[in-house]
Amino acid sequence: MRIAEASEACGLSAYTIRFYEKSGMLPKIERGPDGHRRFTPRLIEWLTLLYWLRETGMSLKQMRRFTTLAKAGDTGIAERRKILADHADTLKAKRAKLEKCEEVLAIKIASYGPDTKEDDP
Amino acid sequence: MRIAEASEACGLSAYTIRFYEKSGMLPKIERGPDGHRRFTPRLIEWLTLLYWLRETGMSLKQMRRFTTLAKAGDTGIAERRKILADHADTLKAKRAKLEKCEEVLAIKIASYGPDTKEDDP
DNA sequence: GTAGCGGGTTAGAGTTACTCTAAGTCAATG
DNA sequence: CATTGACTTAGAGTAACTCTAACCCGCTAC
Repeated sequence: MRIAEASEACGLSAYTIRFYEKSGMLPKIERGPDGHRRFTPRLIEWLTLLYWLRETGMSLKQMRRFTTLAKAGDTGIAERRKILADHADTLKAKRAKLEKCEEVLAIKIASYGPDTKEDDP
Repeated sequence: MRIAEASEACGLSAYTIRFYEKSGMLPKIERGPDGHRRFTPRLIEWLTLLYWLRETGMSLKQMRRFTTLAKAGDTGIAERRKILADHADTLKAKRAKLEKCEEVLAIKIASYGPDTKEDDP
């Protein structure tokens, strides 16, 4: 699979995939005789997971750590699980924040009401 | 009110408040005779709204537009309401994405299960 | 056979939104 | 009167992309 298809499949742009590789957040990617990257289904799965992690705000540093552990094999599973569990917790907090903001917006929008005049700021 | 208190009250760091002022996203801030900014309750309210907007991912450009409209007074209310309503929509989408990611994480975590061995990446 | 197209490759510059540092001012306190 | 602590500024540094420039390679069309 070539990079355009991989990008399509995982949700990350080709730029980002190359950037992640440079930044050491991907396992070794094999190259064809023409020097082009060859994406396996397994790699696509990995990229897709990274897509979700970054899309929900995980730092590159954390993602790098996560990949390092995965490359190391079974020994890192406990820490990998912890990283994901911690991230799930921050997602819950983020969701709460979004809900809170939706409330704030609803109130603010209502204050501009159908015929109300506001005087911000 | 001085900047440290303002920061405390609105949730934005003092750095960020100064940066927002430089970037034209705040109404004119009065200065004391010592050259220090003086934060009124009205300004704090404004900063707090901006805090919520940026915390939930609104771009500076959009926030700048919003402030500009607010400075212009009543004429901009319709567009301001639209900006907030649109933002509320994107928040709903974001929330859905978070939920989806929480699912993905739950599945991945389960795959590392209490005694399962995985072989990523 | 070579001109051009559509993919890929790299290094490195540009962007966004902060975040921090350096160097300085001023008011109050020991 | 020196130090402390809070503020001021300009500008450097950072994270995470995002894009540009310059290039290579294989293919079809003339």
